[in-house]
Amino acid sequence: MPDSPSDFIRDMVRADVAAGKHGGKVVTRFPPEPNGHLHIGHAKAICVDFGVAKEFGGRCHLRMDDTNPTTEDVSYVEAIKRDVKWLGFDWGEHLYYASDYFQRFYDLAEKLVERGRAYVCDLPDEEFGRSYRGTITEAGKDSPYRTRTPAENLELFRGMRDGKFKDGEKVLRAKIDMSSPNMKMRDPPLVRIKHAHHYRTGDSWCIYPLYDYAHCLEDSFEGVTHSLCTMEFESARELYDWVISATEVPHVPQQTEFARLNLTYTVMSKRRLLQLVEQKRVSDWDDPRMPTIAGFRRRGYTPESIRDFIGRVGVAKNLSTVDVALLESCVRDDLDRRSPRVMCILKPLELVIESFPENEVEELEAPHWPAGTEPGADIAENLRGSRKLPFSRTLLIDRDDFAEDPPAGWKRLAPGREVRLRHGYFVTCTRVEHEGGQVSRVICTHDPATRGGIASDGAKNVGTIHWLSAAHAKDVEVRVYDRLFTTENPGSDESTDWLLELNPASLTVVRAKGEPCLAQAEPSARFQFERVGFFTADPDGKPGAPVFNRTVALKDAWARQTAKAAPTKAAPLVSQPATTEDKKPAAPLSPEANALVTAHGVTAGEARVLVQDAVLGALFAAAVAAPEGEALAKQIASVLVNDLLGEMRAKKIDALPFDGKALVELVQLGQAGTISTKQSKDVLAEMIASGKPARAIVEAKGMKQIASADALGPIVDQVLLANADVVARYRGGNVNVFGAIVGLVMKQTKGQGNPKVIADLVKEKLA
RNA sequence: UCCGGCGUCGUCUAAUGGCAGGACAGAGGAUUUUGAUUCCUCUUACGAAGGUUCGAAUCCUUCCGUCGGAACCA
Repeated sequence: MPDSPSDFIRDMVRADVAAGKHGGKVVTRFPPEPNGHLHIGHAKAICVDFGVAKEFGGRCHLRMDDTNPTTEDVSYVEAIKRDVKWLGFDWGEHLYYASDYFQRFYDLAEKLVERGRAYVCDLPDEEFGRSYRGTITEAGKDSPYRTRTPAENLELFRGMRDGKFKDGEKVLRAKIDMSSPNMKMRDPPLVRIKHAHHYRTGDSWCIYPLYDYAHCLEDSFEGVTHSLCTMEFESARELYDWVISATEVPHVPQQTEFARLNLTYTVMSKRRLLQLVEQKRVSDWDDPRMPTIAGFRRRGYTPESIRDFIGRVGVAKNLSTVDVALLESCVRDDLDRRSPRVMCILKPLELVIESFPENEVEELEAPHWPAGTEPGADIAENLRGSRKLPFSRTLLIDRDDFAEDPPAGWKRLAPGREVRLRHGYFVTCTRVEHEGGQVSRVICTHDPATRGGIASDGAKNVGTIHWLSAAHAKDVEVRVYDRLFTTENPGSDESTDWLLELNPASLTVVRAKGEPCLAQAEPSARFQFERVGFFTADPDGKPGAPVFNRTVALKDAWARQTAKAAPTKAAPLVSQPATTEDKKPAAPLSPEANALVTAHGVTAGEARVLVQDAVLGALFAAAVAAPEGEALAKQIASVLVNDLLGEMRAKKIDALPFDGKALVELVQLGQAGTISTKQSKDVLAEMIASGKPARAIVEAKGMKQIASADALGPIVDQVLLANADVVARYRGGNVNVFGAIVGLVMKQTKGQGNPKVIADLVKEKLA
């Protein structure tokens, strides 16, 4: 079993399950809007949603988030279902539609109205935005309709439902806070009027809920425990929680955000993908150059390779653009194991073997699979073993495998040079014929002793090229796909048209020649064209007239080497702009903070926090006022700011169960040497959790500090002996492991050793 | 500019105060009837400055950068 992935989401879910949250159950959902095709970015969400559910024994729902009738269609529903299935995920019985909940959304909205948590607003959209919402820096003001009574609102809301108003004439708003720093909380619309036909509910509704109102309720209705979405919904989370709480629905789901996937050399936004299709820059949504699931499928990608890719990308919150080379590496890796090898000539050049009889045809045995590779169950019968290759006097080779004037390092054919024809014979070029200024025919002799490609004299360092018998080769159409864009981040420069960054050579159609077995290839059959790349049969092909898409090229060390030898661009001579980090000076300390610095000798940074944070400030004041507090003011401030603040943030708490006197006691224990600074942090955490006094905690846990070198010495010796490898690394010059050695001793003493004494001992013993 | 998020090799991602690890990309080499595959070796990173600590990528402060948020879209 591959090692199961670990990331911040899985860590959170694991902790929730362990804590018995939701009875230890895990329910996730993948909620696309059926208004477009799924792309590789969705594949990440699908893998995360379904993957997390599966790993924790839960389930994942497929939910069509179809709350906007004007954009959605059943054809998208079908495409989405097919794509999710193809990726290898199964929602079982759990296919849901937001549109099935319209009545429930409505009923809960009536309840909000009755409770005075929502109101009907008559302000037109633009006017609300212009005159009431405010800006990011200024608070908004209340809508004049905000004070309508629940009864009045109820009647109007029912009127909305009954079609008494036109689109945009009225809207149901949440009554929250027009001065919230989070714009999402400034009385957001919950339900709008739309006289439009819905692809599922027809004309039964003329009001439709908005995302922020509907989505959290959908999650709640379905018992979703972990609602995983992308980062742009982060500021919507506050509203998500508001709706759940205001509607008083019994099940409370939790939203968590992660970064969406971006890929180099491609665009991912629905808007841009649509533009590519509509402007016929690509053939359709499933054009093999599109980053859609359908595009990757047609290109010949396997679902396994895409899942592997998503796994390797990982899940985090960083904005990221993954190198498409990683995806290509994943698909090569997968295809290498599952593709039969065949020969196909993309740029045919005639090769005549003078020494071979005119009308003779020989059959040579050639395995479809490299040694050690077994064909999978899905491989056609005729491709499972080996095939007979016809060999005759007139062959075809690839133009790229012949050079009249070969560069240094050339291992292919050239005048006077010998190469191996794969599975065939060694041939030597004797002369060349030209036509119209270019090579038209290569004349060779063959070595009959090398039949099957086996070197007669054990010669190893001979290049190998692929070939076909001219008379037996079949016509095949090959579509060579390359990256759709020439730039790593198309559209990142707003000042230019992103369409200008399209790669004009993203598709090259080649009339190629292939082995006989290719003529009958079933659509979606996959091959490796040896020395060229991985290809898949396209549905456009017909029996006898096959079409192949290049999924991905083989790695090509020779091409890389030659590209490097001939630099394409002159190095830019622009000098690096000086990195003058013009620094804004830190804001000056407030008078209150200054007073703390002069009165108690705390640092400026600490004073700043104590002034700014009311809870900590009050605690500090109480502590220094307590008996013996003033003498310890500096230490108290340090504990408060450097330890307590971080602890409170991590645990998301804003009130403390102990007072200033308790804090003084903790600091005193540290000053007296009863406990170490490390232990002091543990005690502090315990004080936050239980509110017990420091001394009681210390006694209950039997904490003490071992500071005597006599007691610590033997332990240090033992650790040094047991970790000879670490010690060796320290002696080798890695000073960083010093801390690790101290840590190991600390662990031995169960945290009771005095780290300073230990550090001195270690230093002394390793000197 | 307000609120929020995020800053680790070229790229993506680990580390839960104690040896900055992995993958891809790149470089070099071995094997090879695919200049492929496979195998080995190597280069390269904690945004900056302060503070707390025996010890900081990790805790605190300030600054810098970057992304998201002011749709009757999702």
